[in-house]
Amino acid sequence: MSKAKYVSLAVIRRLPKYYRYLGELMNSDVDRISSVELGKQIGFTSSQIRQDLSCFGEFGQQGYGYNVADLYHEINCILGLSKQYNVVIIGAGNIGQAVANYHGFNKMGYSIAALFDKNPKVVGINIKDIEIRDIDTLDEYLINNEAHIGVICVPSNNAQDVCDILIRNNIKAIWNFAPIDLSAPDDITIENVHLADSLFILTYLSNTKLIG
Amino acid sequence: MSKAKYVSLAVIRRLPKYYRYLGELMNSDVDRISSVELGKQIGFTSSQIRQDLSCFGEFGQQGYGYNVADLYHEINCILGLSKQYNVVIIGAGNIGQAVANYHGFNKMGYSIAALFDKNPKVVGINIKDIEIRDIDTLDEYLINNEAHIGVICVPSNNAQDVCDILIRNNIKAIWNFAPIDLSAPDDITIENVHLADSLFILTYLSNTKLIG
DNA sequence: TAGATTGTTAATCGATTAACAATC
DNA sequence: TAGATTGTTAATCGATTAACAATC
Repeated sequence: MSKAKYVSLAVIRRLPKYYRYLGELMNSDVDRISSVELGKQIGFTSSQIRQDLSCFGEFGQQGYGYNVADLYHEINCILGLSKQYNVVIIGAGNIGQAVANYHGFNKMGYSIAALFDKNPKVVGINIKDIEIRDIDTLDEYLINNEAHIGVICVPSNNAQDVCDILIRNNIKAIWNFAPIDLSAPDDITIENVHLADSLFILTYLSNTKLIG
Repeated sequence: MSKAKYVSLAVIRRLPKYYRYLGELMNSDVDRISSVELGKQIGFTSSQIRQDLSCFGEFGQQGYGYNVADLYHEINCILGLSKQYNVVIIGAGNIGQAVANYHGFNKMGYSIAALFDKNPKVVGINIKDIEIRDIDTLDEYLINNEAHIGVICVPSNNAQDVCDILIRNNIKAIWNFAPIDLSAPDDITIENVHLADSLFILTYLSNTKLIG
């Protein structure tokens, strides 16, 4: 980790894919890999892989390639996965519960600290040993507990309100599942998961493939 | 809808966003909008909007702009949302259930035709009036029922097997939630929702914003 | 008509790919 | 050493933005 140079979003969006493939290679007991071979597996050019990695440092060795475990660890650090994050989920419907139940996240240093919902019928129920709290207590909770990531799983019409609460309690990272674009100051990072958009794109592409 | 010209994926991935904003404008009873005004709201340049739309036809009028309802309808047709799609969901865990329960999809012409799971404890249970079927009956189901879209919500290690079943039963559109890249022939469209990737990107971006 | 705004062509910008000297 | 493969510079490709004639 180093090299104080601007890294384009296109590169960053490929990092998780490198991380995933390197993890699979480790599971298959592969020790080393060249950019050509990794490119074949991922479906990128070897140039792109070397270009991408060079944004963050020099991780390879001429004539040898990359050490899989080392590179995996480097990308882990670049992504910031070596740290611990407290996550609060707002909205305990299907998507909120899906995120809360996703085993992988806990293993990777994301700890679900609290779950909130508006519906009195679910408040008090436990999901994965975490009690669902009343959404009206979100503000108070955040005043008393440090949280790093807020996950918005409420309907569109409540999403901006929830976002505002998170922001005023100093949360800088928001993972938004509501089908709306939230407004927030520049220092806040918002990553959207717009499921409907994704389904529409699938629909378009599958229809046009049949023709063209 | 027309213009037999190659449309880049970058353009296509913006279409759902146009569609969403136009829907909101309709709800606000806005009749017409210029590319400049729409650009301000979405956060694109007006050039980009005109350039994008021109891939599909001439939907505006000089000196006037675009009729909101007309353009909304045009994009609806371009995306293919005017048709009906039968959707099968494989994996009735949290994500599978979240997709099944998402109200919007039904309204938009996607009909959840069947749900499958491997776990005997959930087979037979109803989700939204749809019984969860045994995954061993998937092949047979698809032989007897037409399905257009398959949603893969099973763990990574089963995802390729499920994918293969869908493909051999002539499903051309696959919405994949498993954290793996599926292999499939060229005529199959796969749209991935890699939640972990998205969370990693959020993590990276929020960490670097604090510094840079 | 005069003003506004499109659709499109040309210019710019950025991202990807190719090539290769450096070197393990 | 000879072969392999990196990191980086240069060339290419594609996507975005700017400009403007056409025209409602």
